Amino acid sequence: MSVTSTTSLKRGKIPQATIARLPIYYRALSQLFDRGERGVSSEELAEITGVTSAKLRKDLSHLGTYGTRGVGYEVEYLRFQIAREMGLNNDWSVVIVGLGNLGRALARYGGFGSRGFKIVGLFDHDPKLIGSKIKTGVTDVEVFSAKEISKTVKQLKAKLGVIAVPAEVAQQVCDDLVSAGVTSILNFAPTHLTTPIGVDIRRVDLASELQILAFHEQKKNEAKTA
Amino acid sequence: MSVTSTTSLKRGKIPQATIARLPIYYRALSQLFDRGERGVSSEELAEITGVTSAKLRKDLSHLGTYGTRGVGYEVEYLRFQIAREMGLNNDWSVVIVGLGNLGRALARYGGFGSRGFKIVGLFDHDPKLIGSKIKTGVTDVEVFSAKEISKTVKQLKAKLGVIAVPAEVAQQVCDDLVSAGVTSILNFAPTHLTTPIGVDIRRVDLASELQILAFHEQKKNEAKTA
DNA sequence: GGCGATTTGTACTTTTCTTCACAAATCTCT
DNA sequence: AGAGATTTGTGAAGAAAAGTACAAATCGCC
Repeated sequence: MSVTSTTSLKRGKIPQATIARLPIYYRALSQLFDRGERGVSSEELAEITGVTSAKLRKDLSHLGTYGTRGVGYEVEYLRFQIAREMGLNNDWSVVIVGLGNLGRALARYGGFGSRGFKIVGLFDHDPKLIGSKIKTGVTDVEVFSAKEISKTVKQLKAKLGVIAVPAEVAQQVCDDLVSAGVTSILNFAPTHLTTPIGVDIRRVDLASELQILAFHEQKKNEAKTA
Repeated sequence: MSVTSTTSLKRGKIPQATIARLPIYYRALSQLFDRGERGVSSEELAEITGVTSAKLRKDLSHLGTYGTRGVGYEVEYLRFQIAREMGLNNDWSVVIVGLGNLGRALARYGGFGSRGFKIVGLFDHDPKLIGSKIKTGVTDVEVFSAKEISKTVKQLKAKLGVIAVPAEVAQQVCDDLVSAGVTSILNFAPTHLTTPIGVDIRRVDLASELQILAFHEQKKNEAKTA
C-alpha cells in the first residue's frame, strides 16, 4: 500500500455541517468496532447514524477516499481516519468552571472525560467546595477558586474550557479563561459570549432546545385544530 | 389600532434556522424587559444575541412586521409575539427519564422548569429512587418506575419528554414515551433514535460538542506549525 | 477471465440560509 | 411643513448544504 500521508491539508477545508456530523460517525464506528464488525457500507452506517447514505458519503469524501467501491468501508480504518482528522488522538486538557447541578454532572459524566479528553481542573466560587476533590471518570480532580482561573488554567495548560456558571458571570469567566490561554469554549450559560477572534465558542442551550420542541409541538396542535 | 389577529397562519412557514434562533431573541428581550428597557433596535438586539442585524431583521420578518421604521422594536410587544409564535404562553408538561448525574441536574435546573415548562414526572429504574421526590425549581416531583412509563406518562398527559439514560436503553425508553403519546423528545443519549413520523427529536450530544471544539483547536495548531 | 451485482465517489441540481443594499416609513429639529 | 437622520423590511445576489443520479471500481461466481 502506498503512503497514505497526512493528507488533511491537501483537500479543501471541511464544511461546518460535515464537521458537526463527524463525531456521530465516529461514535457509530466505535460501536461497530466494539461489536467486532470489520466492514460497513455507507447504507448501514447511514442507517445507524440517522443520515442519508449520500450525505454520509459526501461527508467522508471531504476527508479522503477511504472506502472501496463495491465493498464499503473498513470500520477500524475509517474510525482511525476520523479520529485523526478530529484530533481525538491527542489528549485534550479541559477545565470546567461552575460546579452547580450542571457543572457537577458534567464533571462526573463519563463520556465527557473519556475519548481524548481529560478534565484537569474544576473551578467554583463556593468556599465550601474549594480544595475538595471531585471524581471525574477515573481520576479525582481538585476544585480551585474561581478567582484563580487566569493563573491556574495557565499552569494547567488547558486549551478547552467549559462554562457552567449563571449567565450573569459567564462573560467574566469567559474573559478569564481566554486570558489564561483557552481558545475553545463550550458555553452552557444562556447568554452570548464575546471573544477575540481565534477563540471558538459553542453554545449548548438547554432551555432553547425545549422551546424549539415546543414550537413544533404547537404547530402540530394547530394542524389538528385547523 | 386595528386587530392584529393570530396571523401566524397567513405567512409561509418559518425556516428552521430562524426557529432555532427565536429562543435566543426571546431571552435577550426578556432581559431587556427586566432591565426596564422599552425599545430596541435590530442593531442593538443583534449585538446582544451575537447575530448580524440583517439576519435578525429577516428572522423577525418571518413572524410579522412588528417593528417601526426609523424607530426600532418595542421590547415587550416583540417579546410577546415571539412567545406566542413559539407557544411559550401555553404551559408544557415535561417528563424526564433517567436520573443519573445529568438527569438530576436537568430536573433541578431552574431555567428548564421556568418559562412555560413544567416538569410533571421523573422516571428511573433504580428502586432506591422510585417513590421519592425531587425538587424541580419550586415544586417537588415524584419519581416513578421506568417500567411504568407508558402508563404513567399517558396519565400525566405529557407531550414533551427528556431522555437522559445510557445509550443502550435510549431506544426502548423512546418507544415507551412515544407509545404514551409523547410527540417531542429531547435526547441526551449519544445515539440516534428512530421514531414514527410526527415525533420530533432534538439531540444534545455533550461529547460531540467537545469533539467539534477539538477539531477546531487542532486546526489552529496545524496553522501555527505550518 | 468475463459478467452481473454491488457500492463508492462525485458532477450536477435543488433547496436552504446568509449577506447585501436600498426604498419606504418614521422621527426630530427648525 | 420640509429637510435630514434613522431604522425597518425585503428583493436580489451569493454561499452553503442537501439531494440526485450515475460512471467507475471492485467483488463473487461461473
